[in-house]
Amino acid sequence: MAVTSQQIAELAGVSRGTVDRALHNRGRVSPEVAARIQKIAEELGYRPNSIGQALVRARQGLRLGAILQSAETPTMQDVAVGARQAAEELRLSGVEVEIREIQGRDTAKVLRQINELLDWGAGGLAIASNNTPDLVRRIDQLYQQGVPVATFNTDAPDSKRLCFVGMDSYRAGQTAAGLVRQMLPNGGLVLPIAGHVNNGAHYSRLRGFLDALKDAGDIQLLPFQPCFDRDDYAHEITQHTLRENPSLSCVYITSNGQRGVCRAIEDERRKGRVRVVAYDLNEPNRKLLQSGDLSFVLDQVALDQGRRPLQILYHYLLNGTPPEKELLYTDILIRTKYNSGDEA
Amino acid sequence: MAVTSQQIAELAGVSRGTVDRALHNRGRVSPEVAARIQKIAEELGYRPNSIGQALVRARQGLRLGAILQSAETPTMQDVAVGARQAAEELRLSGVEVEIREIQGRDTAKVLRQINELLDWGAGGLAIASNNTPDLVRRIDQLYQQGVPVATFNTDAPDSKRLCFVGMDSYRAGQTAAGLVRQMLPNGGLVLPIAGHVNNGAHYSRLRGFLDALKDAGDIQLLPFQPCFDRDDYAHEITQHTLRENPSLSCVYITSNGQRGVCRAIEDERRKGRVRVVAYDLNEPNRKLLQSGDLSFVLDQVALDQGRRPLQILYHYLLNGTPPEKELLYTDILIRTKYNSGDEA
DNA sequence: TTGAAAGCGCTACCAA
DNA sequence: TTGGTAGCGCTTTCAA
Repeated sequence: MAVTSQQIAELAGVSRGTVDRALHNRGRVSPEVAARIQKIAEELGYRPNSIGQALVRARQGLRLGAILQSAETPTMQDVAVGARQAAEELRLSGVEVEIREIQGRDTAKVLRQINELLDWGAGGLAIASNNTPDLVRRIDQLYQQGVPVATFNTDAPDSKRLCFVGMDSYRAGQTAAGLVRQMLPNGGLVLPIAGHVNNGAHYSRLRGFLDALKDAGDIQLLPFQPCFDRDDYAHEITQHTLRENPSLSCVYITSNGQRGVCRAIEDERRKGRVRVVAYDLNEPNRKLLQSGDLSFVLDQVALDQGRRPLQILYHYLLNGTPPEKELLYTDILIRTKYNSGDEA
Repeated sequence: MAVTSQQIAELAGVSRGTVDRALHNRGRVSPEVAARIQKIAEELGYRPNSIGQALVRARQGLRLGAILQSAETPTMQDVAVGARQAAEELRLSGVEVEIREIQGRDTAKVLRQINELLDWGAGGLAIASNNTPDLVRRIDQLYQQGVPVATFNTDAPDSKRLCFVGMDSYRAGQTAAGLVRQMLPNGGLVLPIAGHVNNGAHYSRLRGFLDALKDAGDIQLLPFQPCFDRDDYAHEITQHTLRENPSLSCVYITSNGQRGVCRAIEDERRKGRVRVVAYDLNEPNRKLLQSGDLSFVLDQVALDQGRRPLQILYHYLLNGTPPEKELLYTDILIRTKYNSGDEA
């Protein structure tokens, strides 16, 4: 059995309470005694038993809240799974976690959930955020109050949030560009499609892509088109482009709409000749990979995005340990027909 | 605060001890009383507090051992990190974990470590195994003794091990083939290189690759060559092949030796024209990706391979929960220049 | 500044 | 078949 605070107390000729105060710098202990205790602890390699700590902590009741927007999407459902995992793990440490799911993106609803979770007693919040002024202001307020906020999946970069856990969209765009270059060593014509022009993540996915292909002289880029996440728009854009440019060899789409793209390619009988690179490994995309309609899908590690923010808040609130970095980027996963099973 | 066994005891008009026995089917409880208790627990949604459980368990002292072979390799070092993570997590549940690292592959050393860990009191073992008869026999013995073994990274399929956590090598080979097809839509000549012919994992990586390219009429496969994990052999094989077959467009190597391959391609001034697909994202391979010598690296989630076996043993020994499947395959990660940073 | 003791929730043991 | 109780290691009162 490892060394306990009791043993240290006996060796130092003091009580456990004194040992506790000395080792955790809680004050109310004479410097000499504290020094003696710390020396003994050091020599014995004392490490507080985390179970004992958890037991006490459960009594104090640290509570954390998580707020998910767009909870209806497959990706956010995966994020939710990660959050529930974290909740389960933290339960072992005496922490309660409450998860709130919001349909769609709605700053007003987020603000309401923040209030509810605060009333419930949350000491920290993980939020799939927006960068909207109202939300940024609220996060800053929370920061003032000493309630740390970690954003995930979507960031609020203008706010005083503790950190962000999510995809590096620019880098993901570069990764997509790398794949396109591998597929088109002799060059070719490429059509980039974005979702909303003002969606920060989609825009970065586009920028990274364009920047990485800039110096690839043999690859020609058509002007990018917004499809507003809609399959019908994407279909029309793709069909029109195919008719205007029969030599098109690749479509890159940063958002939803990939089904419209694939359908247009089939309609024009160009399947297999025109490659498609899309985002997020959900059920529809799995099927499109299997059928060969999509060549590659870039995926984010959704599980981590739900899990890590809560873990980070816990460590921050308990030990004051801040996250290693402000921007914690999750891995960029490349999916093909062969590695998109769900065995992971 | 959540429901406690005490509360249930009061409602049922019995003692906590009785509640405990009833809810965990430990016997020595009359059927009627047990039923009443279970009903109340059900209604109140009782879930035993895992911290309390951990506190008691720490006293009983469940111990788990992990044995790593080839610990000197970068991949196994990552596996070791995962094992240490699990050790840390399990400490919260009152479990002690001891990790033993072995240089190279050596069944005799593994057998010795098994004995040492048993003497130390291990109730379950995670082993980066071989399928050698001696080791298989020992694992079967352990099974008889009630000491479960989970293999990881490398399996002992002939033994009565509880499960295996590692890469699906055949599938990884298929994945590599898929990448090659994307890179060579118009076909081309491909050279497969394996490590040792009798290494099960390397052989499966080869088979999956060959099988997936069988019906790709436009891609031509040269007979595969063994390089015995050596850069010099791989260099010679590649150089020779390049001279004999100037049209070579791709090399697939299932083992170490990738540096030799890349060097040969540079020596023959074919860099950029001949693509290389290799395995395992370690430091040298990261560099080769950055420099464009390698097009793709297939990576296994080494962290999981160290972590999950221990978690599985814990759940198995504690609750009798067996793993979901016997073969727990880790994700197959595709790495390129752009997504091989170490931010994950 | 220090000590003593309570108590977190659970399981194991002993006694009835 | 049951109940009672000790005790895991820690933190946090409350007293001294």
